[in-house]
Amino acid sequence: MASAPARSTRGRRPARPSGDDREGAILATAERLLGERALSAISIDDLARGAGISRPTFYFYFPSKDAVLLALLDRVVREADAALAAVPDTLAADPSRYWRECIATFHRTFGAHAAVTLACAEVRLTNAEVLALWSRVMESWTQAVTAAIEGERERGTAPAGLPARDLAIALNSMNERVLYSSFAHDVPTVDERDVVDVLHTVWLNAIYQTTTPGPTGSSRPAR
Amino acid sequence: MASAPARSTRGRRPARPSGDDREGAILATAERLLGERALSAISIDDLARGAGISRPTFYFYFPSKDAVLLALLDRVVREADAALAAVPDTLAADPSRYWRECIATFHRTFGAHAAVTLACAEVRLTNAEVLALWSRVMESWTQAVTAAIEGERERGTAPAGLPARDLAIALNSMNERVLYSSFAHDVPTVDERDVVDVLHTVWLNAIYQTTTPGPTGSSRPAR
DNA sequence: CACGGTATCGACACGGTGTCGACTCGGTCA
DNA sequence: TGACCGAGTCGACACCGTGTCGATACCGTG
Repeated sequence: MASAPARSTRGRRPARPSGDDREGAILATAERLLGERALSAISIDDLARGAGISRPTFYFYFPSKDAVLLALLDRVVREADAALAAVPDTLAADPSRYWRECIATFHRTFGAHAAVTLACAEVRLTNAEVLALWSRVMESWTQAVTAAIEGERERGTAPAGLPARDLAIALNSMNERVLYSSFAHDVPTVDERDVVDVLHTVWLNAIYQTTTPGPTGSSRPAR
Repeated sequence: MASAPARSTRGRRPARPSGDDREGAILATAERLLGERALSAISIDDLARGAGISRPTFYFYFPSKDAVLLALLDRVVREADAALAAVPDTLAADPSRYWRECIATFHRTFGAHAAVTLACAEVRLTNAEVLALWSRVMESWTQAVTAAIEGERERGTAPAGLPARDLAIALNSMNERVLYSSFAHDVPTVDERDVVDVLHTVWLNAIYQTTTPGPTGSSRPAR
């Protein structure tokens, strides 16, 4: 269930040699069609034909439609984790900037795969594997944020208050829902151009009770 | 599409006399079964048999499975609106208490119908009518919160900052997602006993930059 | 060239949805 | 009272998407 193996267990049977491009074609077709309509409106036949194979052959590569989405989500999550790891750790020098970069990174990465993100939200509620993967991801980000908040409190930059973990969960949940609405163009929604600003400001107030925390106070205030 | 008519348009055909109890039986069966499994795992046949009728007869009362959920959601939303209207307006005298009561009211009302709430989240992503109803509801709450925040700012209790509407959307979205996770027992999640406290504290910090706003400062601080 | 695994698909069984036409049954009116 | 009517009911059907099975074609290798 861990994210490490990624190929051997998940999806197709043993397999190895050429059929790899077919697998890629299925994934590409899925991401393309998800840009046009919801996953529930995409049949396995659509995916198969899009990849130039018949429906039974589809099952040679993936056990179900959901498994395709799971593979897609796995890719996006890896990408997000990598992008997040590349954010420079300016938490001590300029905390406002640090949090902003993290939020902007999420926005950028998931926004670049909005169709997959939205489809996962749809499937998560009925598919245990997608739910498990998403839970794992949320848990790891929650732990990172929890540790960062506790660090800021020990450093004296952030005041004591809510248990750091509860705060981290609430803020991460807010981001998830607000970014989702933004991608889906739900109403009501925050304009996509402002969404990072808005989330950033709420995070700062929730963690520091000010929008200009830290030694420098150099961070840009809310809008 | 407004919530007013509620009966004449939505769901069944003209109908009037006795079949009302059948309609009620279908709704009751739906809410009962939703307590056991997801909507996608409930067939129209299940609903029909639960109500003591055959599948074709089901269609005499509701045009689809989703329409049943829509009716259920409509009831819950009315209940929430009524409960919210009954919250005493202590915004001027004790803002902390006011916000807490609003959040607690949501938690109580939707928690009492957690199964319906969760099912709606599932269907909202594929059903335009449920999405529209939910959007309408979120929009009305957003407007109420926006007005309240603007009032607090004019009164001088809350500092200027983010556009009030953006803030209202972010906070409402956070509540939606966090309460959902709590009802669904997702992980990570905030313990159901603490969830109102956590949300309340984030709201206060986001709106006032303090957990003890207002003239009295009498509100209970975070945990 | 035969063998074995990869890759492919036609055909089937299954389950859920939605519709149609026929039937019952209680009330109404000539 | 008996023809009528519309609400309510359901059996049977057509349709569609899923998942499986068995047969086959297509390699690369000994």
